[in-house]
Parts: sequence; structure tokens; C-alpha cells
Amino acid sequence: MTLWWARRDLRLADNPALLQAQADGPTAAAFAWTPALHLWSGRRRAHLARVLWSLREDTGGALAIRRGAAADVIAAAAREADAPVVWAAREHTPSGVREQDAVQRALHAEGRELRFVGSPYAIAPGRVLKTDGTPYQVFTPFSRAWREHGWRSPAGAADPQRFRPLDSDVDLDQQAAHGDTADPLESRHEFRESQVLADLHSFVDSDLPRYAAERDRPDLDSTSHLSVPLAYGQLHPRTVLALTGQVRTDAARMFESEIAWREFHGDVLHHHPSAQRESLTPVMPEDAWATGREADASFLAWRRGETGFSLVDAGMRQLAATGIMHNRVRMVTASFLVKDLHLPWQRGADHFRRSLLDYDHAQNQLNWQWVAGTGRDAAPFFRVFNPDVQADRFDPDRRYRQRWIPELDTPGYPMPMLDHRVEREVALAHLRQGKRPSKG
DNA sequence: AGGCAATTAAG
DNA sequence: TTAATTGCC
Repeated sequence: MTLWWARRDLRLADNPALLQAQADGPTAAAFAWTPALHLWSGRRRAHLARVLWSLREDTGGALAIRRGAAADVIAAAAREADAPVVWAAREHTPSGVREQDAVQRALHAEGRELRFVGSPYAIAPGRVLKTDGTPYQVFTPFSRAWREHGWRSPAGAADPQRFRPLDSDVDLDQQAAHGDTADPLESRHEFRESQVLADLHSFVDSDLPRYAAERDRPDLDSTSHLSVPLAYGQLHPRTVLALTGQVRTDAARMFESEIAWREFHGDVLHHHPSAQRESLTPVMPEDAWATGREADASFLAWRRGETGFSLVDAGMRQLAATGIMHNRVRMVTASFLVKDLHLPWQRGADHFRRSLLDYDHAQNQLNWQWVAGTGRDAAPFFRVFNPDVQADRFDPDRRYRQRWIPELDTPGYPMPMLDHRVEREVALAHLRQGKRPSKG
């Protein structure tokens, strides 16, 4: 018997690690419900529980979901299954690398082996390099080389009949019930793999033209909705690219370029693990960030969606109510936190990590760095969003804002908590200070 | 994947 | 008078 360690690849289709396990014979499967999940919102944990519930059903009830650190859970599962070899997809985030190193050590201590095949990317982070062997620093040349490198065709589907059951100690029904209340978008977040694949086909077959024209409009339902299944590995980007690659339109190329951003960020974090916490390119003096009680009050107003800037508030309330926020609005709310409230980007990133159903560590941390202007592609002066201009441009009929802020047009809605023109100047002054190396 | 003010072109 | 264009932060 072999063991498949299910990680961020919760699917039967196009899963090389699972296929390799099954090629060795009957396969047990285990997922570690780790202590880190306590940092998640109840809604985010509930979604994971639904995904796992669905996958367990697809394995004929065989998948084990167990509490504990991955090293303990996987070592115990391998012992019970009497599996000399454990198969898994490789992670490239700092915590994922730490985790798989610990699992490898734990298995090795008992004479077992952890073998890797695949990753959550079309091309594994670290594989796309310049001709001189160094990594790309800028998105556009990376994406060109990424395309030229190409990717494998999707692997086939695993056999649902070839699993051998192991016991679970996590009550998925109980976990899935958490965070259920008043979620108006709940039906959008499909959690069955079969439905995810059906949604993917319908998006590529019929919705790409609309996506190209309307993807920046939070008032229209025109995005792919694929970020959630991609985040849990219910869908592999290679599966997506195999379908879009058959469509010869600019819209298809545009959508692929969004996938390329995801791959780029995975690559950057692989080469710069410290970027998960530290600015890659510091652009302003460290002591210029807001701190103390006033900063805490600003942060609270931002989190609750009570800044008095309607697009910012609508986005933060959509996030609080559903665990999702439209991409354009993520940029606007993030810019507001960094450039208007002068809070460190890490604070906003932590809130997104807790809340977002589609949370992806590399995507989140590096997109925040992009907004803060501290990323590889540093251009801080170009990234001060005007929340009212953005609102007029991308929510022209106020429908998105009215949907998420019931009291928007009443006296109960707060006045703007600050003057954007003033705070913009403050942010630009900080950036000017940062240009010269200050001696503290 | 911006914004804004100054400047120029168009009506 | 107003709409596109440009230069700069």
C-alpha cells in the first residue's frame, strides 16, 4: 500500500502525485488539519471542510482528515497503511517547505520515504530562468519566457475505486456548518470538484469575451470565480491552460496572463522567501508607518468598512460577509490602507489571510507588495489610487456599493474619515524621503 | 494594474 | 469651452 499526502491539491483529476501513488498499488489518503487553521476565519475553515467533505466522498469515504502537525499525521497514517512510500506535491512557500521537510524527516526516521511530483503551478517555481541562469525580476519578460517554456498536458484522472480507507478525527459536518450565516454569495463558492470542472468549461466556452471587457467591474458578475478552487487545488492551472490554449482570442490570452501573474508570484516567493514578511524594496523610512492607538483605530475602521469612502467600505463589507472581494476593489482597499492610512502592508495582508476564501500566500503577499510599491517591480509613485475616481470609473451606477452598504445614501453613513488629497501628499512625501538613504 | 495639473487640439 | 495629450510625482 502507498499513501497520498493531500495538501493544496484536493482533486482526483490531473493530479500527478495521486496518480503516482495509485501506480504503486492500493492507496490510502490523508490530510492534516493543522493548528495553523486556527488563524483562519470560521467561514474560510468551513469552506475547506466542504472541499474535504466532497473529496472524501469522491474517494469512497477513504480520505482521512486528522488533527495535528503534518509530520505527526502523515507519519501515523503511513504507519497504519504500512506504506513504505508517501507521494505528495511539492510546496514552495516558506511554511510549505518547512512542513514537507518535517514530514520527510519523520518518515525517514521510520525507514519510509517521501517522494514529490508536481506543484500547484503550471511550471514549478524556480524553473523559469534567464539565459544567464538567474531569475526574472520583472513580470513582462517572465511571462514571455514562461509561455515559451510551455507546460505539460493535464494528467489523467485517478481511479476512485483504488483507495483504502483510514479513519478521520475531524468532524467535517461540524466544521462546515461554521460561518454559514447570512452568506448571500454562498452558492457561488462551489465545493465539488465535478462542478468546478463544469464551471471551468462553461467559463472558457462562453464567458471569456465578457471577462475581457468587464473584468474590472465589481458591479457586474464577469470574473472567472476560479480563484477559490485554484487556492485549494481543486483545479490545477495546467487544466485551465489546456482549455484556454484552444481558444484563439485576445480575451483568452488576457486571461492566461492573469494565471501568469499567479505563477510569477509563486516564483518570486520561491527565490525570496523573506518577501512573505519583509518589503523586497524598502521605499520609505520604517518609522514613517503609522503606529499606536490612532493607527489601531484607523485599522479598525478599514476592517469594518467604516472609512466613509464608499468603494473601500463596500469591498471590506463584501469580504466580511462572504470571504470574497472583487479584484479591482482589493487594489483600492489595499491602496487606501497603505497610502491613505499609512499602515504597513503586512497588517492588511494578515487580515486578508484570515478572511479570504481564495487565500494564496504568494499571491497575497506579493500583490500587497505591488500595491505598496515595495515589490520587485517597484514603482511606488504610480500606485496611489483615488478611491472616488476608482468608484466612478468601475462602479458607475453605484450598484456594487449599494449592494454592500445598505445605509449608503442615508445620514447614517459616515463622513470620509480623511482628506484623500492631503494623505496622498503625505504618502508621496514619505516616498520622497525613502529615495535618499536616511541615516535614521 | 494611477492621478493630477499643465498643455494642446478641437469645436 | 471642453476634450485629448503630456510630463511629472
